[in-house]
Amino acid sequence: MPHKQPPGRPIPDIVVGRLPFYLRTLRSLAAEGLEITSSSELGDRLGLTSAQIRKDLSYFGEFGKQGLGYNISFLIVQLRRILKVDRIWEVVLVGAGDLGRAIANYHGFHDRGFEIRFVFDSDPAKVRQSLSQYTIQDIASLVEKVRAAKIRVAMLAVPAAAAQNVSDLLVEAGVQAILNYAPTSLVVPKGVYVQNIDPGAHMQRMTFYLEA
Amino acid sequence: MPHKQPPGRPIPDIVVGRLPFYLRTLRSLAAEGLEITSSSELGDRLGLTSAQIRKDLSYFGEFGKQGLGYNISFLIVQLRRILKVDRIWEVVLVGAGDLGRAIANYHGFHDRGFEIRFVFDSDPAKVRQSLSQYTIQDIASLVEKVRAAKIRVAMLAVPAAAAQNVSDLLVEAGVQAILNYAPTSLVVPKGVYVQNIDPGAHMQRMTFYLEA
DNA sequence: CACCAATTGAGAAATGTATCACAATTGAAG
DNA sequence: CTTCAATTGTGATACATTTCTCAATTGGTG
Repeated sequence: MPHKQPPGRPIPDIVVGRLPFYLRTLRSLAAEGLEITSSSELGDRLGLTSAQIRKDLSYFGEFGKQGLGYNISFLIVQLRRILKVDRIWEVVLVGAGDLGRAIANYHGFHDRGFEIRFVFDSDPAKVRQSLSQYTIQDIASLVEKVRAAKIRVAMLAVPAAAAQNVSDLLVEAGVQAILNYAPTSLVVPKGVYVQNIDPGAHMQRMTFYLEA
Repeated sequence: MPHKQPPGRPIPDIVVGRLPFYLRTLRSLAAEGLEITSSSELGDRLGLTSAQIRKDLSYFGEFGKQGLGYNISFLIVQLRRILKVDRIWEVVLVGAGDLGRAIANYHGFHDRGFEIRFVFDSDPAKVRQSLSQYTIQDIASLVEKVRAAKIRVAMLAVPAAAAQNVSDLLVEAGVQAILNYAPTSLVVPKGVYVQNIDPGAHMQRMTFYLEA
């Protein structure tokens, strides 16, 4: 039973977006000591229907056993491979303000496939200071160092006004994926992926539903 | 020309989710000194089609002028009203670790309709310490204080293992909207809205598209 | 005042996504 | 060895969202 690995059908991006949550939930089930789960158990935990989970997984192969369900550790291996986090990606963090500090101190990324390699800031008062295990480096040296280290993934935690300029530097340095914490839209060339984190937008999305 | 304010059609949630980005972009246009914009200018800035922006706005009323476009400050007022951020919502923040500290020090929420009123933590070493302008309070007093202050919105910045317990407390205290920074799914009763922030999931969504 | 370029709002059509429903399979129980 | 309950994977269907298209409107120009 061959795994349809190089997907014939194009994978909807919305499906890709759910896979990290499947992986997260599976790891939590594994941590609880379970070995087997089912699409309905996953669905219950995630607030999705079992059919959706089965259909999503079916884009990538046949990972379950009829009558039995899914082997948790096997499915974890498959999802890590599919998401390409069966390795560690070196990441550059730009911005050493409060948010950058929280990111640098947060150790939850490693488990998910990411390791911060460099931290940059433009503030001369911060450059050469240490932050967690890192020494903050001058943003003037970003392009050179990031390119030399072949780093392809970045986290952007600078003020909105600086974000586009820094993004341009990252792209120039060869970065292909940017997690943008600044509340502004970035313009990047094709082939560069951006994901935006905007807590304020999430908040406003919720207040819409609250009665006055 | 009456504004269809109490929407006859139900509004798709995905449309609601885009409105905060429209508002954010409009404020940025206003800050640049512009007074008028068009659906295509907004679309260019946001990476969306002009048709989608017009259709989204049309769920709520007729805000533009044919041939001319949209009056920026008028549309800002309308969107703030629609999203119910034409006021300030008091927010409770739970968790005074690195992330909680970054949130408490971040002043960008106020402009978007939110003001932190209380900060809670369960760590006795942190309780009664100050954080930004706040005094960290014991989580044991959360239900009482949040209920008394009639706070309806929360930000949850505690470790994943504690998140569900804290969420239960928030719900008990009458909170109806929770921004969950913990990488775990929360179970809440109907009528309580949750938005999840999971940077690790965004990262994994991007690596899917990177070539090995 | 007639014409024109720009632009909206919205019905219709096209596309995308989620759910349904069920044959096929599995392992367990009798 | 047969039966059964559980569960997958997927084609068909239903539903949701986006895009297309264009009549209507606007303010500016000659």
